[in-house]
Amino acid sequence: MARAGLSPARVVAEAAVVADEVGLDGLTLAAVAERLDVRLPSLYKHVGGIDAIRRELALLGLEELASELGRAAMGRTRRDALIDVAHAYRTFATERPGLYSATLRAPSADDEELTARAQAVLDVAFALTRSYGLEGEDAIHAIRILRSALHGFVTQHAAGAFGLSESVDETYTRLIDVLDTAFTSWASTP
Amino acid sequence: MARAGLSPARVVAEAAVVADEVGLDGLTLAAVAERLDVRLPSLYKHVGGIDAIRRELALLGLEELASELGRAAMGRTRRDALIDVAHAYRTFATERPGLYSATLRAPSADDEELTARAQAVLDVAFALTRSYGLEGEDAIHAIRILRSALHGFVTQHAAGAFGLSESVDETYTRLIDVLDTAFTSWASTP
DNA sequence: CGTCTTGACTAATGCACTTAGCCTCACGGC
DNA sequence: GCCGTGAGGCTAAGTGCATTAGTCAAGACG
Repeated sequence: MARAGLSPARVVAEAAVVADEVGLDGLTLAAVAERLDVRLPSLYKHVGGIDAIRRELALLGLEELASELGRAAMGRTRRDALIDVAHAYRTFATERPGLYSATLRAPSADDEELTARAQAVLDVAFALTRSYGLEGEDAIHAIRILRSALHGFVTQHAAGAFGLSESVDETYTRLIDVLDTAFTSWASTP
Repeated sequence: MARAGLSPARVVAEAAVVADEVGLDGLTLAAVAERLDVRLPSLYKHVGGIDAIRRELALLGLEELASELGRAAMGRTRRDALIDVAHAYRTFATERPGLYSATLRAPSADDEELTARAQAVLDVAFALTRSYGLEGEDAIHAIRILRSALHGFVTQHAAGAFGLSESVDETYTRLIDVLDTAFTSWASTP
C-alpha cells in the first residue's frame, strides 16, 4: 500500500485538468482518482467531496483570472487597457474552460474567501473604468455591461453558437470597440 | 394499475416545470416521475431518457423563445424593436430559467430539427438588424454582439453576480442604449 | 526500537439512470 | 359482446458515482 503522495493542492489541480477537458459538469471524483492512480475514497483524505472541489476550483479560477486580468491592465489606460483585459479574459475562458465555469457559481454571501477573490477580479474592472474617468454609479453600470458582454461572448462561442464562420475575432474586436465608444461617451457627458 | 394518462408532451412539460424550479442541472427523472405520480421507469414508455428530455426541452425552449421574440419585434423597427426584443429576452430567461438553460446547449450540427428552431430565433435577430439597415457581415457581427450582451446579462444576473444593488433595470437600459448607438452608427458609416 | 498518526485501502450504503420482463386494462376486430 | 393484442403501467435488477465506516501498513518521531 504505497503512499501516492497526494495533497489537497494536487487533487484540486488534477480536478482542474479534468474539468478543462470534459467540462465542469462532467467532472467526477472517479476520473480524478483514476488520473492520480488511487482509489476514489482516498481523495476524501484531502478534500471534502465533489462540492468542496468545485468551490476550490472557483477559488483557483478567480485567483488566476484576477492575476491574468491584472497583468493585462498593468500600465495601460482606457482603450489600450480594455483591449488587453478583454483578450486576457477571452484567453483564460478559452484555455481553462473548466476553471472558468467554476468561477461563475454565485459566491454564497457567507463565503468570505470566495467573495474576496471575486472582489480581486472586480478591482481590475474598477481600475479600468476609472481610467475612463467613470466613477460611482457609472462605473458600476460600466462594469456590469463589460462583464456581461465578455462573458456572453465567450460562452456563446464555446457553445458553438457562432457557427463555423471564420470572423469571430472580428466580432470580438467590434464588441470591444462598442464598449470603448460607450465608456468614452459616458465619461464626456456626465 | 390505473393508467396515468401520460404522453411525451406531458412528460416534457412537467420536466420543464421541474427544470425551471431547480435548474436544468437539478432536473432528475425521479422528480418528474414523482410529480406525475408514476414510478420512474414508466417514463421510458414516453421519452428516451434524461438526455432525450433535455433535447426536447431545448426544442421547446427555442420554440417559445422565437415566438416571444417574434411577437416583441412585430410592427417595430430599430430602437423600439430592440427595446422590446431585449425585454422579451430577459423576461423569458427570468421566468423560464430551466427552459432558457436548455436552449443554450450547442445544437449538434447533425440535429436538423434543433438547428431549424435555433434558426427561427436568429430570424428575429436578422429582422431587427435589417431594420437598422445592417446587412451582410455587419448584420452577423451585430447579432453576435446582441446575443452575447443579452445572454451575458441575464446569466450574470441569474448567477447573482450583480450583488444586491437595486439598479439592475438601469444597467439593462444602458446596455440596450449602447447597442442601439452602435448599430445606428454602423448603419450610417459603412 | 516502539508507538502513533497519516494516508492508503476494502466494504457497504444511497441515489440516479437504465434495461428487462411482467401484468393488466382498454380497445378493435370478429 | 367476446377475446386477442398491444400500450402503458409495474417490479426487479444492474451500472456508475458519491459518500461513510472501518481496517491496515508506512513512515515519522520520541
